[in-house]
Amino acid sequence: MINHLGQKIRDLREKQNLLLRQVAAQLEVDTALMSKIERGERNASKQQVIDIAKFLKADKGELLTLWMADKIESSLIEEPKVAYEAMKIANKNLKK
Amino acid sequence: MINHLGQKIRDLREKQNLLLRQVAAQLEVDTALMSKIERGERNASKQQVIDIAKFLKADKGELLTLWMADKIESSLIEEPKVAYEAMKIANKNLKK
DNA sequence: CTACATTTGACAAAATTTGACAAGCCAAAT
DNA sequence: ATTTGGCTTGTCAAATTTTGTCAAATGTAG
Repeated sequence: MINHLGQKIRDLREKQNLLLRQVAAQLEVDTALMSKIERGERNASKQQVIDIAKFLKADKGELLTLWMADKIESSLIEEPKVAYEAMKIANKNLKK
Repeated sequence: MINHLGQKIRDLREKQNLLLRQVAAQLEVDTALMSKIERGERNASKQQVIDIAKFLKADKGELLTLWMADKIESSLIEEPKVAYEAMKIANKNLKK
């Protein structure tokens, strides 16, 4: 399963030469948890995403988008056909 | 929030002149719970959806699709733009 | 080897979900 | 006016899932 948000965070963090520990400190969580979030083993809370965006000077909307995409994708646990149809329905209701 | 699956179930049930109690009995759950499922106050489990489809002679794939659409929609809790972008990303990855 | 960063697995605490039960509501029949 | 039948609602305990921490393991560069 793809992990949009985590990969993006890791990217941003490494480009800025920051340690997991440093980001974790900002969120006031354990380094281990931060590691899990980046690798997609755990989900970040919405507030955590916002805090990360701020600390890494990233666009909040963009990170929240990736975060939500991860959520959506994790609910597509069925056969392709069903998932595709379900997306169509959800998408349709979104436009209103 | 829309409740695709529950509405469909209620539709099917009423068209067949069945009581909540009767459907509930098949699933071996309380009538109250069945009522909640139809009104979207509670989620059905995948197995329950399958059992309902069988008992109501409905297409299993169709009900599972609605069930999944409900799931997807319940993860869209953000501002429209974010939700829309997130859907685009999820959809893109679905096609592969 | 040492020092530091990251990952892993096990765990308790916290939060959420699940289904049952009992009481309530409402319309129709008596 | 009361009863009956179907559905809804609120609350509860049990079960399950999620969250974050800790300690140990692994990786990595000097």
